[in-house]
Amino acid sequence: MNLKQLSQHLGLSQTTVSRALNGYPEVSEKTRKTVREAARAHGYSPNARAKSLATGRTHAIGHVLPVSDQHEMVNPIFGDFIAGAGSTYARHGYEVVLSLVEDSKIENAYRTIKARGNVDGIVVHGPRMRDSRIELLQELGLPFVVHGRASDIAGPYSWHDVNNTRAFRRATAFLLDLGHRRIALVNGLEFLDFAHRRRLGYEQALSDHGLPVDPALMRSEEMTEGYGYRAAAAMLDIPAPPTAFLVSSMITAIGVRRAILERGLVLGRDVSVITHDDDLSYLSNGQSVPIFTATRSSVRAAGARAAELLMQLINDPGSGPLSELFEAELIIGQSTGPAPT
Amino acid sequence: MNLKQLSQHLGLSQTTVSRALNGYPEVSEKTRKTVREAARAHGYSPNARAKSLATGRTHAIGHVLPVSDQHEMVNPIFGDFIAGAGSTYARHGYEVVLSLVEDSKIENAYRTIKARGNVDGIVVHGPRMRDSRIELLQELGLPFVVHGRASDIAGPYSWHDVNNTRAFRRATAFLLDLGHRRIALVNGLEFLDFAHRRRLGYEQALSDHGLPVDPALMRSEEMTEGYGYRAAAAMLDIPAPPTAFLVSSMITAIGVRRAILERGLVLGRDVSVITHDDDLSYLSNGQSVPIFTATRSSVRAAGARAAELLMQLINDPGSGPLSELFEAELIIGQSTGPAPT
DNA sequence: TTGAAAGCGGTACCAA
DNA sequence: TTGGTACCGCTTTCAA
Repeated sequence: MNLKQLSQHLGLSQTTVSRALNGYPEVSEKTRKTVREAARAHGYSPNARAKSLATGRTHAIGHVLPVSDQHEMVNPIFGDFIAGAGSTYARHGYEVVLSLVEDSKIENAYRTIKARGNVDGIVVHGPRMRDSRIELLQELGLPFVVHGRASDIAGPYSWHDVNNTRAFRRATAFLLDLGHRRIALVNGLEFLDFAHRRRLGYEQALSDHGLPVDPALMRSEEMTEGYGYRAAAAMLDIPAPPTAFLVSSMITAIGVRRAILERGLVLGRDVSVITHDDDLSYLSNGQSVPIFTATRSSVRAAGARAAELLMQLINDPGSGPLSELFEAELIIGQSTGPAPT
Repeated sequence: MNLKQLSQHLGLSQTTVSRALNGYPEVSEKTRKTVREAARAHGYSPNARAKSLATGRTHAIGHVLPVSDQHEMVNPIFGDFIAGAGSTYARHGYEVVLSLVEDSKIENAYRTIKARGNVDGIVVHGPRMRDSRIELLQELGLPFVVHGRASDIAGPYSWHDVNNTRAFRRATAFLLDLGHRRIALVNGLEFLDFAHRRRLGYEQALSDHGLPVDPALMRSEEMTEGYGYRAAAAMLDIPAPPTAFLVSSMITAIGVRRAILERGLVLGRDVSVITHDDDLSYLSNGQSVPIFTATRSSVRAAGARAAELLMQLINDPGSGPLSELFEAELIIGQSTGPAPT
């Protein structure tokens, strides 16, 4: 059932029916009531494509995920982020359009998205340290919010980010307080902005304690299980192996733990492991089980918040740019026992 | 730049330009070349909404995720599934439209999706054991593929599923072979079809070995970390606690491990844990580290395959219904030592 | 308070 | 091989 059929059925014009349904004031209450009831009875909903063609607004938000042929993994937190954003959009009558775009075609992809005109705005995922997408989007005049930040952009733009630097600084400091002196960082790809900031926090904590940064204890790759395993295995086999691992993702931590167990070492006794996720962390005295950010629910909240920022930007372009920095919660148990030597 | 502007710029009709760009044979090669070059030079891409309004095809696929206010978690495998599906769609020029729909409004949501007409087909997520959505979609005539199955549907429909029953039967049998006799099942919500099938496999393996099914060793809830913790804690505190846990999700397994460690028990020595995920499993002799399905990459592959099925269904409606059952890989280490008593 | 008609940006039929 | 035109389903201006 479309508008024409509905209006014929009612003996009214398309115009009147459209106005009645969209809450225009010049329709009599009686007419509006009749129209509303008929619409419900016939299960009428307006054709979204036609509506957007007529209004110029699509009521859709694009989420663009860069994928690369070299490391084509999707960030595991994406599911939670989009869940948070999705429910928020749904409440406001917006839809989500997902685009997985190959890294090399990303520039063209944004131009195409703009030209095809099927979204009102965009959420940029996986920002790089130097990210040309942001300037491109500004140039195109397509409203956008970045999930994360890009370190090389000087001017203002809209973003929503977790304080990765501070989170890793605190986690590293915590391990130092436990007595650890050789702390390994198993990080994600550091051309990704979040991973770069995490390393910064790690290095800051070491400097705060007057400790040198040891490249032999630092790794940076795509966050797979296999990478965690290989990185931890290699570092555990050097003459002075780390007594603690700070791991950027739950999946990678699985590999790290595998390497530890394989060597007959006991998690939380011989080696501490802290993960930046909902995952268990294992501390040196084995008595407590701290959980280190970011939790799944906090990622959902971030998605919801980013969605809100973008919708505001779309509906009131003058209000931008909008940005927010979330402090990740660091949930720490009571354990402060000494580190292994 | 739109079609009208481009055609005026070229001194041709919209018709000819459209035909040249869409590969119609009646255009001279010379004209086609000119048009193509001009289109590229001006960065022209057709407006998706206008195109779909004219053709009746949207080149978009809807993924509908049920969310509920009681348990509003999104299945963690969704990210990988949609990544696999998304790249496949992208290769074929399709887009993904995501809808998060509240459980109670799901029926209406499908009707609305059909009426609004902004997708050519749908992927149904999170099928229930008794799921009215399938019959509704059949009635609406909207092409669809179910990720999973619904046990109560007799007639044929299109689906793509992992063999959950067999996976859990094998895993349970494996634990039984190791000598375990008290094996706990920490399952997801069993009105979800996949969780129901997992329990079936678990029970089958017990029956195969002539063992009774003990309700005291079975739990079924939403797969959070907290649930895993509470379930394992409670079961470990009964007079004859389980010596092994079979856990439905990585997140839940984190909680299970936390409860185990908190009681001073050693994973893989005192208690075995097998997870249905990429996660580590801990076996009784602690010597090996088997990993139990489904891996992230297999979930991606499943998403890709489901996407292919749906696109075929859309482009050749006569070819359905299409269904496929994936056998999950069970990666097992060498360890077959005895279970704790 | 209601309706006629133009237009959003394409496609596709029919005629030339 | 090319162009004119109706049409997809809706909104919105203008007139009644």
